[in-house]
Amino acid sequence: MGRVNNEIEDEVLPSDVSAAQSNGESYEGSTSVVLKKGPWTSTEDDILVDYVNKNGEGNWNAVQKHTGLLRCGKSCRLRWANHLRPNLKKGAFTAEEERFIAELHAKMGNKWARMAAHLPGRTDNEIKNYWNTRIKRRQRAGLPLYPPEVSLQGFQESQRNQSNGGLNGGNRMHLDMLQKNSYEIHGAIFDSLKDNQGILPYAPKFSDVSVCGNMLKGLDSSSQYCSVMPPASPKNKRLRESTIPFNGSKDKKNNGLYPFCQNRDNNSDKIAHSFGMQALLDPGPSSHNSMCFSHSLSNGNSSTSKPTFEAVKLELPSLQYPELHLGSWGTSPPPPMLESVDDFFQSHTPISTLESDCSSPQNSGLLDALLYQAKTLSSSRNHCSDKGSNSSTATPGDRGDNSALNVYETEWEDYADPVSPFGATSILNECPALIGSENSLDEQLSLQTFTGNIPKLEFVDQVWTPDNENQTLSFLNITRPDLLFASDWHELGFGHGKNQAITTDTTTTLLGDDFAADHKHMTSGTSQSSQVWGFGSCASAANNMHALCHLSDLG
DNA sequence: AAGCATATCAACCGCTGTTTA
DNA sequence: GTAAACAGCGGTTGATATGCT
Repeated sequence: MGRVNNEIEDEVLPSDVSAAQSNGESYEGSTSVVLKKGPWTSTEDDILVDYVNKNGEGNWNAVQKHTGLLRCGKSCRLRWANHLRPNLKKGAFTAEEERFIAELHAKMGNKWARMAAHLPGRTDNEIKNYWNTRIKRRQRAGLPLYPPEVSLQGFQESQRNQSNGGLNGGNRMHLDMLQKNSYEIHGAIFDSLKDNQGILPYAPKFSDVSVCGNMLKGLDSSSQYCSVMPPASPKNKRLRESTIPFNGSKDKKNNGLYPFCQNRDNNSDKIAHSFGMQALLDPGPSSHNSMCFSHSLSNGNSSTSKPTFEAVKLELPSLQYPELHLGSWGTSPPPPMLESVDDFFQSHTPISTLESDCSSPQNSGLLDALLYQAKTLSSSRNHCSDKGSNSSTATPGDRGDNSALNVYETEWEDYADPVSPFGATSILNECPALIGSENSLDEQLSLQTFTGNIPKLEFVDQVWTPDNENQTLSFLNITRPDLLFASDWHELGFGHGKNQAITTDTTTTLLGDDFAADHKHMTSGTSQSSQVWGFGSCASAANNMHALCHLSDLG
């Protein structure tokens, strides 16, 4: 945009490089030729176009030699491809193109060049810029990344592919994404959960939390594969002006992003952020002194301990916000913000007894989430009316003591499909009390939608039938259809009972040889890998969570 | 109107895979 | 078989435009 203005300076071969550099242009090159960098001038464009017309594309390094154009071959290629070649379509993407891009991205991931090949006249750079911008926007709004139809389509394809068995081309693409464009999962968690299935009947339920938030390695806000982008930090003006009692610190350093623990590090922030818990958990200054829901990071150990084998990359479903805006692709108002979890926890069962059980510095987010899930499972039954009295909170729980969990478990078994582990039973879904009550008009509308979903907090209590499939799907928020392409979450160890069988063959088929090798490694020595990965305490955390549920039930 | 934050776009950088000598 | 050159890709950066307070 702005650089086009530099076309005023139409010197292709500035006689005095140093003078040109003083004008903001830069040059680089070998000792013999100083190559120009920065915006292209129209004269340079003419030279390049002329050259390509005569000699065709390719051999870009020859451009400089034959024309004297002081541009490196890469720069020439880029300029030609992105701006000069004929049949380039300029201007904003049409709605159809946008939708197509979403579809393509769902299938391909960040394969911009491949995507561009499907969009005549569009360049990979254009698509990339568009997508990244869109990511930011939707992340800020906490909206799903993909339009629901794309998600559903992908989901259906996945189901189809799975029922057909093996990998067809479509699955190959998914696999490609899985391997290259996804969060990395610390594989050891599979062991931790699997090995505890006997004593941790609810492990699968938490797998959405576990997988989404905490076995993730190298997460950051730029991760684009979180199916629902977590709301961005309150740094955003629009969030700032929100009437939500965010108490957000204006300290940019902190950004008010410390969800659980006072002794947190960047990783926990990242985890929480990538987890979709950032806004959810943002406690604000007033709550920083509240109970520290930390079990792991307080030992000050570095969280950067590296695994001894390469992490497995998997496409991960994120923490799923309730789908507020299905069908409002790209135009939805931001979702309601949420009350501090610290506050929420504080108002409920103390959990300090859990802190000592998890010493791993790496799994903070995981355990936080696990514990949180446990808390909310219990709280949603026992305490929902406490905190949520000023919201349209429906109290889900006047059922029998174990009904929720039992049904949950039954649900898991009955609906042993790829969606359930990461679907509608999100943290938020189970915790209506977290919903703020003071919102702008738009937000209130969203909130109504949000709270309107609250009966679906009992999703786990619903019997899965074809009739309610569609309805439930709308809450599943399947925004990365590729995530869902198999029941491998079960097979990888998140299942239990009859579904827990793990076969290397299946793993290999679904995730490739690398993963299978890693998986073998993992399963060959659970305790070792757990220690190596710093997840040794996951099991105990999960057990604690289980126990916590019962404690809460009893209490 | 000023200041700030965000959006947009073009271009660069580093890496990887392929081709060629 | 190996190294260099080349081509391409994806991530990132930086400048400007735009919008909001």
